[in-house]
Amino acid sequence: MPQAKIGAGMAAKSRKAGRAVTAAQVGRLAGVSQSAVSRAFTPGRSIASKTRERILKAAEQLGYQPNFIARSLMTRRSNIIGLAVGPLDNPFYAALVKELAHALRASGRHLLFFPAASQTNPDPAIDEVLSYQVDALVLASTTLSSKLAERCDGLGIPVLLINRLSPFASVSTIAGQNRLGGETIAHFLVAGGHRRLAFIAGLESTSTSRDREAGFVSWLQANGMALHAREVGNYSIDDAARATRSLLSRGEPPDAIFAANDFMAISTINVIRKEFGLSIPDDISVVGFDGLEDGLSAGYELTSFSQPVSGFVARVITILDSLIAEPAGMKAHLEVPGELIVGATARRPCHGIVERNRRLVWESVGA
Amino acid sequence: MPQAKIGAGMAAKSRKAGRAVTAAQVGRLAGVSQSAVSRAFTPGRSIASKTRERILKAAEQLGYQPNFIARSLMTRRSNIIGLAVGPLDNPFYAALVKELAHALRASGRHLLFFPAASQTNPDPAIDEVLSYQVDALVLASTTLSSKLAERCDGLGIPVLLINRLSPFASVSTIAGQNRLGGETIAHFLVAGGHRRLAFIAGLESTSTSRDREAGFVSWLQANGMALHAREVGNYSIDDAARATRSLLSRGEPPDAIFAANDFMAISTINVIRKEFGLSIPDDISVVGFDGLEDGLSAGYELTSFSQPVSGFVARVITILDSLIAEPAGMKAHLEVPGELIVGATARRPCHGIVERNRRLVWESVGA
DNA sequence: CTGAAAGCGCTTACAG
DNA sequence: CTGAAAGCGCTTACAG
Repeated sequence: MPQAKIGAGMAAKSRKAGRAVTAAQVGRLAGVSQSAVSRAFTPGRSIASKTRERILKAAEQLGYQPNFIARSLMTRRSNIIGLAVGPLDNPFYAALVKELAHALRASGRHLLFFPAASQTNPDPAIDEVLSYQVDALVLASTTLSSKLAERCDGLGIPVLLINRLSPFASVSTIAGQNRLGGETIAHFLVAGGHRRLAFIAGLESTSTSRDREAGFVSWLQANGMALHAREVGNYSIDDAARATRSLLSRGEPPDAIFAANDFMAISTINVIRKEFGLSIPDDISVVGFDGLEDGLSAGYELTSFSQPVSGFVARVITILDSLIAEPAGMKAHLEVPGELIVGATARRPCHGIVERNRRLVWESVGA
Repeated sequence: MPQAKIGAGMAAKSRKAGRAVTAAQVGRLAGVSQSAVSRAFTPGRSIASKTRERILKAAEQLGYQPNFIARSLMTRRSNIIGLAVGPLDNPFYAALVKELAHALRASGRHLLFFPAASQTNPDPAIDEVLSYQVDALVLASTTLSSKLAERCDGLGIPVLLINRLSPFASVSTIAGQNRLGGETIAHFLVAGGHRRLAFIAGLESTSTSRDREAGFVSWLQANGMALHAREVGNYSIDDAARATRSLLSRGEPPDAIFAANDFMAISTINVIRKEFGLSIPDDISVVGFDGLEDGLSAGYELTSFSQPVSGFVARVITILDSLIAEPAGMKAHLEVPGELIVGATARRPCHGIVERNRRLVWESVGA
């Protein structure tokens, strides 16, 4: 029987403020060693169930909670995932962060935020990332410097790029169907009777914008058409607005605009309606990319090629589980399938529109 | 002179993958003790500048980065701030997270994300929060259970509530001018000629919604008027849409709606325009609360009482600095001043509109 | 099944 | 200014 019954009740109150209860204290109260306490809190360790019960009771009494920080020093596993995400004002990334944090709970992991190092450099600061012993680093909409890639690789920290390609072999990637999406949108618009198709690019340096454009343009070319006009919106509200003004001020304005993401598409729509007084989709069609389901953008009923956030999250978890288990394992390059969500901002083709999961989607038939 | 010149160049490559360089290794290379290395990386510690230079060079060579996790075990300071934020789809909170993360960089602190414990319980899980040794806990749009409040207080972990009041004395709070905002909006709408004022509440359990409503209603009463109608939108897009439909389907619909935040106001506007075909502000006015400056909501040009995110962030930093320095210090209850931003969604009064910081704001004169 | 001891990578009095 | 030693709160072989 434990001889340390003395002061059990008052222990919780009498302990110094600012100092958490330790495993040793719990052990003393339960009459066991610190090791036993550790075992009681580690699933799958051999411990007599009676002992464990006693320990758990003592822990409960003292308000003990294992110190993860101390634990990680021995286990070399912090259960912390570093996350660098730039444009949190873009609902796609906001949703990604939220859902990812939820999904990670199942495996007891948490997200540590690394903001951009500076205005000009969207990457997180290297030293900061390395100083916290993150189990993995997820970069969403951020480029990866060779230095950071190399050092993470050297330390066995898995790096996961979302919506970015990487020249580094040591990095896993997850992306939507950027090229296919671009192609599908071109096909959809032409099938809907449009002939003067324009593109508003995102950041020129990003593979997302480049791939979406490549798909869009190559489909047109393969079908004997050419891109009617092109502007750059830098994935920004203001730049997209400027790009739109420029497109509509041309001698021959486009009859359809593909904006490289929903965030810009909404800005484009606002300008078209308010500054030019045109009607969508009667006068001009607008298609975006992301397929945001709810939130503020829902009111726009955008026609858009989707990148389901849940698909990204599921793949992040998959990769994390496998890479953390086997850091030297194969790097994965996964694709998240999307589809063309038929909203109210683009004229529709006569054929190919079906309902799926309560949304209208377009099934292109043949090239 | 250091005798450990051997293998300096290859050290970075030959070290085991998955194992970071330690202070001891750096010390060996620089020919000093581990303590000296520690001092070299701690600003303000006494160390000969030559020694420090040598150490820094060795560290650079090996790619050494102090392990913050290990450090925190001794310093009892993790430089990690726990953050629980519910509705990241609400741009106000998304902006808050982003700007807060940036502001914390200056003091070398980082945000660790704690998602809601479950669908029904918006609070973060207590054990998770306590297991990471966070220096402080910021709760944005999340209630605080008495258990969590009590334990954080016992452990000397400062708790900071954003946009929530708390019955617990041990907690600091930061909030916008909810009551004043409600009053100002009522005054503004009446001055603009409206007579049938309706309110769409947020979550009934929140002090933000209650205070905004209290201000709104009390101003009306003080001026011999009464609230025309009231619905609940629960700070949700869908519920706000339902609330709007209900308001507009009344025998005598309102001529102005105050939605308890911008997020709902936008949903309200969408329903009014699209489902009822009414014109804003000619047929009906809509006012929100938050004063979101950019992002997706910018296109709506909402009339709204502002809660500047920068004001919240600055106060979080202030409180954190003082509380972390002196955990037992006074709890603060700060208010972030806002103003009525005059947008395009509500008919304007003839008087009192001035330009400030490139935005039109309304200066109410007298009650 | 259980405990004593060593160790994770750091910081911090304490001597020198 | 510098180093040896103890310690932060845990986990993990190693004996028993």
